[in-house]
Amino acid sequence: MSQPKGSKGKVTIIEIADAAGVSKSTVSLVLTGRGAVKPETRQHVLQTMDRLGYVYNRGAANLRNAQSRIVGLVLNDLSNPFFAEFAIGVEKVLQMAGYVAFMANTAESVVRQEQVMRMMREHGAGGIILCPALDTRPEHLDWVRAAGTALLVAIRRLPGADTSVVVPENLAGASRVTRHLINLGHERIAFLGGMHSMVVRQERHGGFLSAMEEAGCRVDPALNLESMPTRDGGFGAMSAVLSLADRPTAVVCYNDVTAIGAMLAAARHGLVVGRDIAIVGFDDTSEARHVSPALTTVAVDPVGLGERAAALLLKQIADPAAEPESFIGPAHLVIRESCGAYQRALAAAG
Amino acid sequence: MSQPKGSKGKVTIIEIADAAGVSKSTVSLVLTGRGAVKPETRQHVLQTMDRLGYVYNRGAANLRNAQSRIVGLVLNDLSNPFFAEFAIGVEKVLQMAGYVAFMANTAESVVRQEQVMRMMREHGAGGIILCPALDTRPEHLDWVRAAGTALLVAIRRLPGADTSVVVPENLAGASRVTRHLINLGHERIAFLGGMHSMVVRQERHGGFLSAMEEAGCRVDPALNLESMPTRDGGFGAMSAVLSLADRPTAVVCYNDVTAIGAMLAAARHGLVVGRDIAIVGFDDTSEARHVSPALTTVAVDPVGLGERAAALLLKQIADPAAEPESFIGPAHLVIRESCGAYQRALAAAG
DNA sequence: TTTCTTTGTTGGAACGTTCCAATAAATTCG
DNA sequence: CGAATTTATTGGAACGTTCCAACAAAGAAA
Repeated sequence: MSQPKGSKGKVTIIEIADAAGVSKSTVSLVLTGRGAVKPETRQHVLQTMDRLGYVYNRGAANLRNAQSRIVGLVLNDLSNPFFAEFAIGVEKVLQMAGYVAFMANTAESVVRQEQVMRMMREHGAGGIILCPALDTRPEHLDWVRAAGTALLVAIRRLPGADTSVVVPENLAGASRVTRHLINLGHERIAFLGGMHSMVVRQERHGGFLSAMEEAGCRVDPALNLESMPTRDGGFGAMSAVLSLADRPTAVVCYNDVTAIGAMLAAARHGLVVGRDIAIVGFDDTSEARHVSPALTTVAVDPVGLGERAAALLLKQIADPAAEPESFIGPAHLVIRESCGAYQRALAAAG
Repeated sequence: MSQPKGSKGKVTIIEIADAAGVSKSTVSLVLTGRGAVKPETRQHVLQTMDRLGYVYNRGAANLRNAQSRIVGLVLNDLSNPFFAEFAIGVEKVLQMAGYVAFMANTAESVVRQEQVMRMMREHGAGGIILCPALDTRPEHLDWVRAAGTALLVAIRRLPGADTSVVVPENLAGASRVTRHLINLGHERIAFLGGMHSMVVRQERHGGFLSAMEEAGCRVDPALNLESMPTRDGGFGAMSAVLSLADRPTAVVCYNDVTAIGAMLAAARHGLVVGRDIAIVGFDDTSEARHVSPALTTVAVDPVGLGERAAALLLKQIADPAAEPESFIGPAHLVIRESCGAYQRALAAAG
């Protein structure tokens, strides 16, 4: 319906003003809704804008009042469904607050990360939610906050950076699921997946260790295997574990993705997961529920974490002077089939 | 290292100029790298910028030359790994061209879609790659192109919108995988998943039909089931199919996600997929390879489609007058285990 | 030497918006 | 009725950048 004006020349507020027979100031008032403007005038201006195909130029507007109502969401690994779910939570809250999230994927590259964060800042993002790439050092982030951009670190805590933080209760969660395996009678338990340089792994492995020690189980260093936190990584690590002379009877995996890889490896070795060996994950992504046998795991509610992260960031944008705040999301055990609890209950009953 | 200047007042090009003892024009030349500036001066200016914690204001710059080097990527469903992989391809190419992709997720909501596209345009995005939400009508997109923003529609073709398009070869792919099942001896084949209003489903189902007809197989309307294109949708539809008196021996699924849901349903009904029933998918997301039994599917190379989409968009940004261009990505059959071809070969050999 | 180019640098005028102070018209108050 | 207030509208000065024309200094060519 709206005929684009001249060749490529953008339609500005002034052309609208001329066409509608008012001043540019009046058009601006209509646009921002701030001052008092006669209803009929407003209507007329709005119609004119529509007729000429006007596009609001936010860059020009931000020149005066730096309120751009966008926030950046920087993700380290979009191919991991966990982060996709996290992103969905973030978007939900931001949208309700009238903000828009612009996402970018760093694919674990710190240089890419710096690039996109700089771009977001240059475009006047009010804040950034960062799921840091693997070797992000806290001092890499100083420049962001220097210019007054709110920053929140999510999922991977960054020791030494005093920003707001939203992470799940990794230690307690891991300890909880390990205890569950111990209660099922397992003693020889492996911890599998993730690289030891990752803070998240350190926390989860710490929880594993504390549960083991508390129960008086021996921790065999040969049963602590690193891998990339991918399905292939889990597959490889599990294969390695299964080639040991003295196999574990249960495996705690770094996250769901590696756990699913591990399950596959176990199946390839002729083991029935949940009967011959127990495998548990961490995160409770939607895959965990759908895989077969269904994965026992620790639910950290990625969507909820995203919502919380967004809410915290908005708070910080509203009051930049406020102290950084942390949120440690609850992690609760979700018992399904892969740990064998179900079969054990059946046997006990029968 | 860089001490942020005064309280919150942003550092501008003029303050840099004053501090460095040059004019703002010189600073601008350093920033854009356009004119000739003495190396020592450039160094000095750069140092000063670093020292004062300068942030480039892209909004102000765009006011003069509308070259923002960002493009928008609008995804309809981030929780589907297919789109995550597509996004990764897009980002790869854009990055190499010095562009940055800002993604947004519409979650199949047209109003959200309009909102984010408007926001992207207001921020001066040079182009937008759109994977349209479900009930997007072509006329919804007129306003985007009116203002000279390049637009490319991906994955879901939008009949009636004359934009560049990047989609996979849905019809041929579906026909190919159906023929494969027929060659394995199947005659009673179901088509399952997706809603009939989806163009992609129409194309894939069309391919299915043509292969069936060509082979002289009867097409039973009772074996054409819609569902949401999710795992749960596939699960439900498959359960429905399995409760029929006259079950199919093979199932072509709308995509991998529904196929995986269908596999799960089959397993729950006590069927061994690949032996008792054949199930095939479409897309070849990384899940297809990892599920057990591995999924026979049609590879459309989402990453490659993303790369192609980005390349085409860049071309269109460079030459806005150019005709819209289409790319139909190849779809080739990937035979794994879920169709039973492997078992059949074994039997023939043994 | 003088003239012509090249190299660096510069002030000022845009760009499209918002805000402020000023004004005109309409309304309320004493 | 005049004064005070409110309502509706307006021109002009920012905002931070880029571009253009101008210019000074230094080399090259005559």
